[in-house]
Amino acid sequence: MGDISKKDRIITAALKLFSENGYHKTTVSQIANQAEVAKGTVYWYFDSKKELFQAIILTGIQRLASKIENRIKEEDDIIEKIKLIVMIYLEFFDKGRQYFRMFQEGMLAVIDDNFKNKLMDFRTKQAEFIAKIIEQGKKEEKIRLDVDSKDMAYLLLTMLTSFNSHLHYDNDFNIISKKDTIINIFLQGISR
Amino acid sequence: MGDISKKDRIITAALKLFSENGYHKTTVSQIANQAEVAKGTVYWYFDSKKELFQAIILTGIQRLASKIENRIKEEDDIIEKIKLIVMIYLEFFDKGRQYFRMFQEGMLAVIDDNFKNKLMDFRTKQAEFIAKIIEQGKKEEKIRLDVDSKDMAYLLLTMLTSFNSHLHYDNDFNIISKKDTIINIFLQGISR
Amino acid sequence: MGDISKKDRIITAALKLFSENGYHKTTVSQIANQAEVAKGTVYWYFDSKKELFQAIILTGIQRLASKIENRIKEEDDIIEKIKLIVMIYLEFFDKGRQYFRMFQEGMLAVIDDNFKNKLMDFRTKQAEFIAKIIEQGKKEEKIRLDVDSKDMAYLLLTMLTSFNSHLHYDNDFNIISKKDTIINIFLQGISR
Amino acid sequence: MGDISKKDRIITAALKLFSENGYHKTTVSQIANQAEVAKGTVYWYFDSKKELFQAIILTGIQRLASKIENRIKEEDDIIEKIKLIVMIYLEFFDKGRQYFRMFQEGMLAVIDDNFKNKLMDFRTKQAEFIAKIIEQGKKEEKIRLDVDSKDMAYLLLTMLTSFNSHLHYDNDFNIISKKDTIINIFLQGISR
DNA sequence: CATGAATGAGACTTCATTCAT
DNA sequence: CATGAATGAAGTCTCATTCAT
Repeated sequence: MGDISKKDRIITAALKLFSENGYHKTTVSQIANQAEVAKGTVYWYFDSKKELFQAIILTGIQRLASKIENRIKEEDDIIEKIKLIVMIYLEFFDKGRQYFRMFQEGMLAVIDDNFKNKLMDFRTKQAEFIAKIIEQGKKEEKIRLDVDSKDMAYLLLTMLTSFNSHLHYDNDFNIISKKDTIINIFLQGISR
Repeated sequence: MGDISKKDRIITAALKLFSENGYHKTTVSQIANQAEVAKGTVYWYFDSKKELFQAIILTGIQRLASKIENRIKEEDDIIEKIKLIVMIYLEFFDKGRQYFRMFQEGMLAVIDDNFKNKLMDFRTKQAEFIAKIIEQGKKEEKIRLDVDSKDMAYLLLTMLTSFNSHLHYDNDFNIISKKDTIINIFLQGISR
Repeated sequence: MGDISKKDRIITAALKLFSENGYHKTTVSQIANQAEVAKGTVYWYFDSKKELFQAIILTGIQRLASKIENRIKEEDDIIEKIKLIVMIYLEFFDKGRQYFRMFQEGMLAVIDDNFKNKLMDFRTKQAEFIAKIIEQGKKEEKIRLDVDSKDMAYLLLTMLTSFNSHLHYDNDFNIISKKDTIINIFLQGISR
Repeated sequence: MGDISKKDRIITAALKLFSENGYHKTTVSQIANQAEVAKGTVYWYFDSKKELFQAIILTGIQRLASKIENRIKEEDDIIEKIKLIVMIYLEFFDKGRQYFRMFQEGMLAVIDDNFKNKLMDFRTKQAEFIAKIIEQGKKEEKIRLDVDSKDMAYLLLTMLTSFNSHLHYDNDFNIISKKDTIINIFLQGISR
């Protein structure tokens, strides 16, 4: 049938509810309701609430990663590449505000070694990806040489992933509207 | 007696447990146990688990604020003042790693309008405090004039408060050891 | 299976315990125990202890109502109809002594607008039902005309529903054994 | 001092709160607050919440009894005496609506053999008191002889004490406004 | 695959009562 | 007499998870 699979309906429902109300305030019943499946069905596709949550996080992160890699190819200039990364992250956070809100709240409840490793893997790959770009920038003499590329990459990544933190509590601080200031300051900071 | 008051014992115990295990995994029974008081005693001093949590957050924030204001007075040079702010924040996060871990996880469960307002008040005051310093830096021609002081202040504040976010999940990324890089990049970014 | 449904077992258990020990002294655990179901099962069928109580009251009231309406049809004589109503009520109270004991004790804890309305509806319908009979009695010149039918109906209803009040505290006063006296006095009072 | 004694303040506060919110919803803390004494003070004057409640009930009942006995003396005519009793009861209930609401709700929580006996004593005395009046009415040939005086007395008493039951749940049924109907029906019923 | 009734451990909270001061 | 901090038993309710159908 042209029906959306029940598994997909569950994921969509869970994403909506987790991000609106957080991991702890969301119950499996609510998810099942919203997805219009029986509670047991949720457990057919996912071993536990925790695993469902982890799956959603991982999916989101992978989407972000591939979006960045695809769009970055189309740009040649190193500085523009960095601008692009910053923008994609910021946009992603802005659109996925709720998405990352849930990330922070649920993490502690959900984390285990296996999941931690997956996150670290992703992070490491992202950092290496950015570090290569910065390295290239150094070769092109557009970025100053006195800072370690990997350090810079991690710093940028940390800044970006963490910027989102306060979006939730601080509605007045609109990151997107300030994105030029952010890019401006960061770039001036790393440029020769 | 030289005894520590029971209220203090409760706060200490709660801080320890909340920060080690998060808001949701910590039970009021555990707190009472750890503090060596009866469960009811917790409720004599705090109306609810939520209120206890809020009280701890607020106390921590206020301590940070007064530490900054006191130490900043002793420094004259504008650039050094900014460096100091960055350092105090980073040190605070590093020492209070657990402290802020609990902050993020518990927030969603605990937030209400009253509490939100208190947090906003704190943030606004901090931003104004930093903005004044930057303004002074502009007068002294040490900081570029083309960016709004308040924007810059908020940006710095957001960067700082949010940097802490990933400390928890990313044990390899030691912020303190990178603090010079951070300060360096930020300052080059905002200097003329 | 010939099994009684768990919901019914819960209701039966609750009725027994509420009426024996009152609303407040009865715990949900006791009810679950008595019904031989898990505590959670009680909450699967009823949202709260309060709602379970309300359901039981309402069920009882409805049974009384339909019993009266069915039996009254079989009787033609107006005076006999009234006698019958009085008797059914008194019998109901006597058999359901405990039933109404619980009614009084739990009421204050359980009452809310919605529930109040349901009770009022029932009462209004009963009064109208009785008023019609009295009205008919007037036409047949068996009942005196100088008292309002509805007033009389309400008075009878109030007398009847409230007679039960003191059964609990006054074991010596056996209503059933006095029912002829009661009917006698009431009827002679309202007869021409 | 011209001060009202603390004991009296406690009783007044308890009466107010018990009758407004019922026995179970009233806490000892609330009573202490309302009376402006410390919680411990309540326990200096009363061994328990239960005993405080019993004391209040007993006081109220005694007041009703003496009011009736005093006023009845002033009336000579037997029929008028009975009317008076009915009226005093109904008025008492009407004024003390809340008072008796609390009576019903708290009773089950508070009853013990000792207390039960005290209530029975009161009831017996009241019944005997009324029975004597009826007996006198028989002698004066104003009341029919075919019903036992004590039965009649108990019936009247039960009717009266129980009429109050539904005042609480049925605000539309104003007993006082119907008191003539009640007296009328009762009296005509028992008169020759 | 799918359902949803059933489970039960455990969480938060209340509050009558006590007792050292 | 009076206080109020402290106690802890007990109660209501939630919800992730299971399993017979």
